[in-house]
Amino acid sequence: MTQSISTHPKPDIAVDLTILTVRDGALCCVLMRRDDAVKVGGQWALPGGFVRLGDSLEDTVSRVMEAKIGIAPVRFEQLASYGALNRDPRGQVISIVYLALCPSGPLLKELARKPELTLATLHVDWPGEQGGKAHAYDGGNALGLAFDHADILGDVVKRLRGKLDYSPIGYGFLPPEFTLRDVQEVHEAILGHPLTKPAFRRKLLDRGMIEATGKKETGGAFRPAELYQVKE
Amino acid sequence: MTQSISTHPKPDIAVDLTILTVRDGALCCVLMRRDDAVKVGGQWALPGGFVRLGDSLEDTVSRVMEAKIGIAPVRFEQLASYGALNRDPRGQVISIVYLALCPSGPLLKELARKPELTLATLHVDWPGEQGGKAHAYDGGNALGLAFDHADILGDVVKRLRGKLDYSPIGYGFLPPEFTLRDVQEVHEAILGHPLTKPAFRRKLLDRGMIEATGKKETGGAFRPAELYQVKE
DNA sequence: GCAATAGTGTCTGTCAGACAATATAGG
DNA sequence: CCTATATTGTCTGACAGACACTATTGC
Repeated sequence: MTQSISTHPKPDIAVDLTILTVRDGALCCVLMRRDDAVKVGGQWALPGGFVRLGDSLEDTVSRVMEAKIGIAPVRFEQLASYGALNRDPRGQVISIVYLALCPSGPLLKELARKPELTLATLHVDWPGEQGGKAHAYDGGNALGLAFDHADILGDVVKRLRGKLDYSPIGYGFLPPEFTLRDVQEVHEAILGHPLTKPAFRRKLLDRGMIEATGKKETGGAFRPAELYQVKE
Repeated sequence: MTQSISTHPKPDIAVDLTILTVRDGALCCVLMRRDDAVKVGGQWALPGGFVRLGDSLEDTVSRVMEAKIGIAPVRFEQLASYGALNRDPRGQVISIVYLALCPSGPLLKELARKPELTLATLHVDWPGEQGGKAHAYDGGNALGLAFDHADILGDVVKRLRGKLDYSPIGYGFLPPEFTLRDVQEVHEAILGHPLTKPAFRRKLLDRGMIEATGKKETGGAFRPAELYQVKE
């Protein structure tokens, strides 16, 4: 039987999702419009939900993903927990934030059907891994973020930048087969600055995480690039 | 007024502390003997406590630190949250784990007064940042760890190894003034392999995070080393 | 052949590891 | 002077960035 140990009043515990993709060379995140903007400090927020007794954290991630976005769970990883007392004006909520990495194709298709969701472009003021808040834009318009979600999205960008070099995290934004240019676009979107092609190619191949498929991309007007895939 | 939003039954939320130090060239962690070893799967566990309504995560860290160890809060940082359904056989508990970094001197003094606490040496099977469980020893004896605390301690070592190079995390184990050899000992303990002195010196000074004080260590039989401190 | 992009070769500066040499304290 | 440690100097190999070059495709 699933039960809790303590019977004292306790804070609520929630999972918030940063569903990320790279669209047109820009890092983007799914945000949800809220009706209670005045109460929670902004009109847009990360999709999330309470952790119920009997559900693990990963169960909750899957449930929120299916219920609010309507797509099957993708690769996700835990970012951090946020527990400041005043972060939610309605009461004490501890949020455990997850990153979910998606190729933009299937995600855009699903978002077109959900008017309450938008895919916001993320921008940060700071270089490298210094850290700070992030800002969300839709077209040219800044979106007001609820709770501490601007801080959370800043931490997301910081984490992505930090792990990009030595982990396969960048491939989460790509379909199973991709060109090296695709990977470079993802890295440039996350890092926020351009990279030189030959150095990037070599670094990527030296890491040994990807391998050539032998196939080539189709549909381009010029020389087609080779398709690669993540090993194993 | 501090309150919770949802009134449904919910999991317990706890904070667990990995209070770390480097003693005699080995990475060590404070563990607490448990009377309910049969129930929770092992005799030794990380000190921890439930997050109460009205306390932030940091408040809870400070409270647990004071109550169970008896020393003032030191530099700590969040590691991750653990929420598997069966991690605590008594009920569903989500633990948010923090690292607390201490110089060994004051910590050893305090531990001498608390028979229920021990300072266990940590060992891992895996090289670099591969990850996996950690094992705890007291003298030559392996200690049985409760809950998922062996996994947590493995993640702790992985995190320390990952952040050692580009963050001031190593200095948390040292008093305000220290020699470069002291820093090297800390790094060797965390990484689990020896380093070459001249390269280590230069890397450290090039990072620009520490500065010479002009003072020299005393009490040694041979040439005294210069004392350094963290900038700012 | 032309345009545009894919992919390669080469140079160079930075930096970490290895090792040797010098400096300085107590005895 | 001797010992043991601190500190500095030099060499070298790995590697990332910059840039120029070659290759391949559609038109």
